Amino acid sequence: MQQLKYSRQRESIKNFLMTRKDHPTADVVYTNVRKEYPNISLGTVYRNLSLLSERGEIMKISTGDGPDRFDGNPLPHYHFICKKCESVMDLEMESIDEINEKANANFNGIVEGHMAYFYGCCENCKPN
Amino acid sequence: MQQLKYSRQRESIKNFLMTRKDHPTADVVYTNVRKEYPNISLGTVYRNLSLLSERGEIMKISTGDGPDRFDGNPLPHYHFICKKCESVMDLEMESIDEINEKANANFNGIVEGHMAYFYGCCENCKPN
DNA sequence: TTAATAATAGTAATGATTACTATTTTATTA
DNA sequence: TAATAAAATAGTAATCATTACTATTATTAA
Repeated sequence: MQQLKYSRQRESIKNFLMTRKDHPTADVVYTNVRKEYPNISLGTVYRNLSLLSERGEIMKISTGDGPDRFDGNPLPHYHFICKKCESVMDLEMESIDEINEKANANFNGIVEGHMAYFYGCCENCKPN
Repeated sequence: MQQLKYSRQRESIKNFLMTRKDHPTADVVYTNVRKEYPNISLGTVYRNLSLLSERGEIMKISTGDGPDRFDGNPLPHYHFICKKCESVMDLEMESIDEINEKANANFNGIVEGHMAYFYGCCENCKPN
């Protein structure tokens, strides 16, 4: 890995992400960081989001539908995606790491981990 | 949902998918179905793959990295993605549906299901 | 058989993301 | 502090996967 140099733009991107609980897309990060750095380019946003998630400082969430989203909290946790409003939110739940062992049981390779998210209907979209 | 009309192209796409265990991309489906229908267009392949997966006849696999893949077997099962060779393979494992309850436990919305895949090193890429 | 409508081929457009490059910032060292 | 090296940037172009558009063709129902 090449050595890292400080950049104000990267710091601003990370700070912005940490203020948000809604896991914004790169584009939303871009429009917001532009308030502080009007000349920042979308490429810089993407490059830094990739860089930060590779280094484990933020988390990238691929929903399999629509653009990637980013979470300023890199600690392991799961996400819920509402099928109606498409919002993405954090779940507080006990560990499900035992599913790795289940996956490994009849498998000849090596299962190192998993990717998972949950979907359904969020509180706001729920009919009363 | 609008009414469905038979098409030879759709049948060929589905037949091709059922002969494969490697979960090909739309592009791979395209190049193969073209052997039978040289004039088929990529748009037709995409449209039918979407249509078939919406109707539950095939399964769409979003890897969050690279193009989507398709599985001719629509019955619920999980996939493993090799981080080295990027191949996608089926896993035979016991149910992990209990994770839905775990996700629901402290959640105010309604968890209807989950999406999950496993990753690591496949048998072929494993150092001996 | 005709009429309706769904599906197609071919092409253009879109959206998200990455690549390129000349310039500017940051960090190191004389 | 000034000079240098290296990394990051802005701005733009390019790429990739996928979807949209439209005139024509195929399928199905009457």
